[in-house]
Amino acid sequence: MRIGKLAKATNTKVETIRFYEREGILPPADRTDANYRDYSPSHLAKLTFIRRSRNLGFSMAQVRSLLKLSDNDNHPCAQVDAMARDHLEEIDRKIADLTALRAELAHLLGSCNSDRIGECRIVEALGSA
Amino acid sequence: MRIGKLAKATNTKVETIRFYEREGILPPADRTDANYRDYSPSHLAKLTFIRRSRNLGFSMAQVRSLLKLSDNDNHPCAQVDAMARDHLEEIDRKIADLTALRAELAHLLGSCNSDRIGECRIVEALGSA
DNA sequence: TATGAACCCTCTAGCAACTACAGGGTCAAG
DNA sequence: CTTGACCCTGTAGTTGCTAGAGGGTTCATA
Repeated sequence: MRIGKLAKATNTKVETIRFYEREGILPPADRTDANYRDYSPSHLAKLTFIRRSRNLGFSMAQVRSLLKLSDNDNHPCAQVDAMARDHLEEIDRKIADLTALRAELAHLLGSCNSDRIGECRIVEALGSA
Repeated sequence: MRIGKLAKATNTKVETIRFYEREGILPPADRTDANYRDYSPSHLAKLTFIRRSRNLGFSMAQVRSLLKLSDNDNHPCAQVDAMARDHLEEIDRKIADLTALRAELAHLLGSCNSDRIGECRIVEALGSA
C-alpha cells in the first residue's frame, strides 16, 4: 500500500504520515525499487490508532505512551485507564474554562448600546484590569 | 516604569512584553541612559487591553484589529461588536466539540473491565476506525 | 513511443503565541 | 567592592502539523 492510499484510508494528509515517521511514532515502511514507501496492514492499524487517539485530544506524548503500553498484550491495563481518566479531567477543565469565558464575553456583548468607539462598553471593558 | 514592574502589573512575563513589542502590537517604550525600557501609563493601558483580549481568547490578529478600531474614538462600534459576536460563536463551537469528545471518552472509560492490554476495550476502541 | 496527469521523494521553512536560554551589562544594598 | 536582582540582545525551542521547492516515477492515453 502506497502512502497516498494509506492517507485516504485514515483520513490523514500524506505530509502528516511522513511527519509521524520522522517523529518515530509510526515505524518506517518498506521501500519499493523507486524508493516509494510500501505500507503493511499493521501500519494501517497503527496509524488508525494514532489518528483516533489524536482526534480524542490525546497529545503526541500521550499517544506515544499509549502505543508503548498497547504493544505488550500482557501489560496490565491500569495505566491506559489512568491516562484516559486524566485526559477526561483535562477536558472537563477546558470545558469549564471555555464556559466561564463564554459567560464573560456574552456579558460584554450585552453591555454595548452606543455606536461610537469612544463610548463603547466593550472597548472600555477590555481596557480595564 | 521598567519592564519588570509592567510585567507584574499586567501579570505578563517580561519576555512576552518584549515579544509584543517585536510584533508591533505594543509600541516601543522610551529608553533610559542604560538602554532600559521606560514605560508610560498609556503603555500600561494598552498592555492591559491586549492581555485582557488574549485572556478572552481573541487571537493576536483579532487583538490587532481591536486595537486599531479602539484607537479612533469616532469610529463606529459595530465592527467591534461583530468581532465579539463571531468570537462567541467560535467559543460555542469549541465547547460543543469538547463536549462531544468528552462523551466519547467517558464511554471508552466505562467499557474496560479487563486487566490486561490484550483484552482492554480502550485499546481496542482506539484501534478501530 | 511520447506525453501529461497524478503520484512519490527529500529538505527546508512556516504557522501561533509564546518561552527559555546564553552571554552579556547595570544598579542598589550591605 | 561584591552580591543579587534587575535589564539588554539574539537565537532557538515548543506543538502538531502544513506548504512549498525541486526533483523522480508510474500509468493511461494519443
